[in-house]
Amino acid sequence: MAKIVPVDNGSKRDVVIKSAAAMFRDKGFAATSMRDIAEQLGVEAPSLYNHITSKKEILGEICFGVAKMFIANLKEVESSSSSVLNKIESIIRFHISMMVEEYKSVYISDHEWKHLPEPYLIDFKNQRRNYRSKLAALLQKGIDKGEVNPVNPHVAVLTILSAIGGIDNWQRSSKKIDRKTLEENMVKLLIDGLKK
Amino acid sequence: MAKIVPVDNGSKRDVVIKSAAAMFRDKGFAATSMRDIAEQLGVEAPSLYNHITSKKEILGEICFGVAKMFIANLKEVESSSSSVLNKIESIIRFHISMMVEEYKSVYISDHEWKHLPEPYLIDFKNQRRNYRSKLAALLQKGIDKGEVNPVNPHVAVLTILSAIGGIDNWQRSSKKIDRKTLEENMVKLLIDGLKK
DNA sequence: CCTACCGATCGGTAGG
DNA sequence: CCTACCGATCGGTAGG
Repeated sequence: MAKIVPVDNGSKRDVVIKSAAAMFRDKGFAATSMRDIAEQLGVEAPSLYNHITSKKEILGEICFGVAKMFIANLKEVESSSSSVLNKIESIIRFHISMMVEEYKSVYISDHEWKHLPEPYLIDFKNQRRNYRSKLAALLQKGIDKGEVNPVNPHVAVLTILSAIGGIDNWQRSSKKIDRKTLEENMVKLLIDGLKK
Repeated sequence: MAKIVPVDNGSKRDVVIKSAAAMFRDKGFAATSMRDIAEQLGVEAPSLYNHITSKKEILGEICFGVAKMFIANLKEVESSSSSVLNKIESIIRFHISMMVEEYKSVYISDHEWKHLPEPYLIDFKNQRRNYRSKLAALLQKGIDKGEVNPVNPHVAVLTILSAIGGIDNWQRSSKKIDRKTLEENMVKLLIDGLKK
């Protein structure tokens, strides 16, 4: 579970993880059996263990892989020279992109992390709390500079991240709204609000 | 599964459902066993079947019970004489209240409904889609009247409901922010946006 | 990559 | 409400 590999290097191991991710997202981690994953790949369940060591390891790869990407993006944005509001918008857009392009993995890291075994569970929760704290601090800076509406930064982080996480829901639907419309409207709503 | 009873009439059946809801929310529907629920109530698993007929029936009671409350609230708000923006704010506040007071059941109806068996699954998804369509229509009316920022109404519904659904996350945390702060700040953010 | 298989646990029933 | 129990399925191992 410790090893984090690139998402798409094409190894059989990654194929197994990608396939598992799709099923974990559709049926949930607990309701997906190793036999389900094997069947989708056209092999028998025991064969999967040549590539991974346990079902929970797959979950760990997915959750920590997603966390790593968000943390890396945040670091990059933090070191840029934009205004705070632009930094926040950039982070929002990155989250939206991730939810559009990698929604299966992101959904799992949003909702199925609770099935991680210790000590990975505590590690994941810490990374998550730390990430949100940094976002809240950034928002606070924006408030102090007068760029951001004075609002509780922790509530703002919760609101922003949850709103974006809901794109999973759009992915499940018939997708009549295109990606650009989704992104621009969600950004506008979060930045400018409902009221005209 | 068809019968919808008041949430708190104190019958043993409701105690079973409440207890199950708490565990479904913490561990997920699939990972919660009937023996888990029984143990929490101090009885043996087979005894539960004197009050319910299946594990899936419990899930149905929770999901449809929550749906019923939101639909009833929407009907009430729709028939009031407020401005559209006030109606929307009222619906937002109702969702927040539900997420604060009945977050276990609401979380399950938000995330565990996928484990409903047919024909309940299709029924639930239809109710959900219908509810969101009505909200989108209300938003469109607000836009037409010039009360609401011109924004794609379906994206707005997704954003609002998902943001509120994230309160579950706050419930899982140490809850250092009080309920009033949470509600007022989230409403402010959704109505007025991040930008000052 | 497979077959054969294990112990554990599952939802639920029978019968009282 | 209980004990006793069922067939199914689970994650995973042995051994090749």
